[in-house]
Amino acid sequence: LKHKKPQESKTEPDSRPQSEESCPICGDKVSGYHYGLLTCESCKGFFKRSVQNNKHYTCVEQQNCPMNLSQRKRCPSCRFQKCLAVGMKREAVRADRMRGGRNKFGPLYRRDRQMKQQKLYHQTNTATYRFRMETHWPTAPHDFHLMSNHTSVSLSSDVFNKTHMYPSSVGQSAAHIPLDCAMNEDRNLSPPSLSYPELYCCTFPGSVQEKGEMSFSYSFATANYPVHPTSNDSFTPRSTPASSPCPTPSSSTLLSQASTQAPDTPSSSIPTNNFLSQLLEGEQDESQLCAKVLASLQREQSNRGKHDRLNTFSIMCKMADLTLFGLVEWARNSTIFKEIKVEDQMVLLQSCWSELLVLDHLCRQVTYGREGCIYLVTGQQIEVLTIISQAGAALRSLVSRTQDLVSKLKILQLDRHEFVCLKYLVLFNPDVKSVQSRRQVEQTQEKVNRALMEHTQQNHPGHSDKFGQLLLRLPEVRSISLQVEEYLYQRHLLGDLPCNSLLTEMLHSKHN
DNA sequence: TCCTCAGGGCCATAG
DNA sequence: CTATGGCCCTGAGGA
Repeated sequence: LKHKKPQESKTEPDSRPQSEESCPICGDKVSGYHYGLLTCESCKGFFKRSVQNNKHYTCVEQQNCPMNLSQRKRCPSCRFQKCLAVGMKREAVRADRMRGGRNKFGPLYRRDRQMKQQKLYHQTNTATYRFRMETHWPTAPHDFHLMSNHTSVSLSSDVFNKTHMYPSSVGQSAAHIPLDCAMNEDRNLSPPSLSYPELYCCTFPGSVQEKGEMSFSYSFATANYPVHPTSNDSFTPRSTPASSPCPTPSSSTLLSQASTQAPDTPSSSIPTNNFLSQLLEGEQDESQLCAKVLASLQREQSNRGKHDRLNTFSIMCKMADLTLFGLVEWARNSTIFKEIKVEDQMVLLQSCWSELLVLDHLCRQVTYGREGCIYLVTGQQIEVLTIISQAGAALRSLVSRTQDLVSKLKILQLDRHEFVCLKYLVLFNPDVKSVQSRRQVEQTQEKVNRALMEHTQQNHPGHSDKFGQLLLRLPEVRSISLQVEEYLYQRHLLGDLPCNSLLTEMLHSKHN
């Protein structure tokens, strides 16, 4: 082996930051940028051989084989598909086989690196989970900043146009929603017919907004949110009568509500098992949420003309927006969340909204999702492969990563209690900048953390490390949520997002 | 001019 | 036998 240096002479200091990251294809250690993004050495070699030798693989399974360090060799077909899905570029493999030099992606790699650095800087300044178990942050979105012209086309196009959507057995009423996928490409959205202005009726005086830090003017006016006539309060958490939303909310009532909210009876005085049931009390009923979203979408579509129908991406945004609204409501009605200052409530929600959305999505997939399908809040399902094959690189990567996480959570058999705890752990993040009652937030997070630990130990004694395994999933949730924000922001810049939505407001609050 | 680092080649090893 | 993956060589472009 003439090229190989003797083992002892190897200088082995490789402490480059990227070596900490994991390969988006198989999770192995990243060795550098290869064919468009950071990957491991083996996936680099695999991709190179596949392209150079013009390989055509066939999957003997369902084309959704698990891809990790130990199983990556099993199915070259799925491996190659995943390489493409996360954004590896065939054109980066040289036809002339010339060695050395730099390729045309040089500037993109540089930009990607800068973005990562910025993210890292931001993350170290707003370090997230106090119980941090990870020593590094997960890979930032790779392909997103590496979009070449041809991929940005797919970004701006309606990737769901040809997606097969069909109602599931769970959400039967979904069949009535005009979600045909050949909807016109309506990028120039008219203001939403959802009566959002009503939701903007009040702001928070003296809030951070006045300092010009954000524009979180979204009122928490549940009662004004347009819902199906028969399910007017379906969005109100069922078992929180004491904390039912104020019908005509004003900033003053909101503030007084918060300030008079049991300051002398902190949640720490509640026994843990009661505490856990208390956390579970505010959970939304999935069928009610489903009905509400369907009703809202149906109304939206019926208000539009034949040629003015929302395209599928816009529908997805609406779904996300309504879900997000529900999550904000969930937090607002939570007894322990009401114990903290309104200003803190706002910054916490602003900081974690996308993580809550991702967690919510994950829970839905674990609970209802079929193998190889994405289960929507409306009860409809979309085949993952259809999306993977038709979406742009950014969305493909997002879907792929999210589905990987879904698989992991399914294996862990995440239950409802654990899911609620994860939501609260994400919500009560004492490391969010400008949180005033840091100690209080920290204590609540610790309490939730303890409740989760005790629950997993009591209910899953056979699975001794379930608690640790669950916490280890949170950095990936965080990472995916950042990627979601980036993706949405890019589409927002393309004019694809409805402007008067909570989603857009939340996006703006961060990007400002 | 030197250094960096991504693409290509080599080859021990696994299956 | 072929595929894999770790290691090294190469050389354009940047400092």
